[in-house]
Amino acid sequence: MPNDIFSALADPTRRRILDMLADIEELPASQIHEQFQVSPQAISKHLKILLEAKLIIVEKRAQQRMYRINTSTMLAFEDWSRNMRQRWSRRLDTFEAVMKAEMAKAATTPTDPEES
Amino acid sequence: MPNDIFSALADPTRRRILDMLADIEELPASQIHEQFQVSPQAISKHLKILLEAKLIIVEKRAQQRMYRINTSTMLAFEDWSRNMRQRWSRRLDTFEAVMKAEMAKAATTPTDPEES
DNA sequence: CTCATATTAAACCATTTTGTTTATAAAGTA
DNA sequence: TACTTTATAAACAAAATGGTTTAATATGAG
Repeated sequence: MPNDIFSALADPTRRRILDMLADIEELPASQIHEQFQVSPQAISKHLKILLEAKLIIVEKRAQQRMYRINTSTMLAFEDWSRNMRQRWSRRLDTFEAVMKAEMAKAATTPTDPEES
Repeated sequence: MPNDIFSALADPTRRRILDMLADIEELPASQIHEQFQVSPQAISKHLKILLEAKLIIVEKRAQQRMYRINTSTMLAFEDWSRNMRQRWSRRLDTFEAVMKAEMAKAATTPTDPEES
């Protein structure tokens, strides 16, 4: 996973932009800007960063630029977090299985100082 | 989702630390440090940031601090990305359904200039 | 007690980030 | 053509980030 995807997601304004685009299909920069206190230039920069991370895509339409979410990058990102979880949960399952086996063994041969 | 989780994940060194802890159950700071070029102090700072984001947990053991992944935060993070995807995919499904309905309608009443 | 090991804290510095302001560009409208 | 709208680019300042070096702290070993 490229670093710029994570860096792009590190900013709360950019996450709010993605939030909007998760629900609204497509939005021009001006309409995105309406939801924030900062200047339109600041929003334009955020959009540029999201574009470079390929988290969104643009389409020119007259003077406007219509932005929408880039589903393939979002899917790749979801894969990353699922893969992470699979790795530690598999490991914990194994640990749990070992523990259960130990417990079972302990049950059949209860604590016995004379053993062996 | 707290911002410090995303900020913590924005650094490649910190993601590599999480990668290690996804596979290895628990590790002392020194052993984590071995995998990197930077100073132990730099790694200590990264661990502090991961701790503050609750992405990892520590346990003091003699002079060492054993670090492990915090599964609940990791699960919350996975939920965030899944929730994101569910929102845009539901929307796209609806869009697709509408398109199909339009297509079906077009098929039953083929292009016909005389129509109503 | 003294020394070595493991780790964090504090001060400091270079770089990056995020916002602002000013300027520029492209497209529709009177 | 001149004007307005929509948006980006460029220059700049303040704040945050990530690393280093120098101390400081805690714990086990001799």
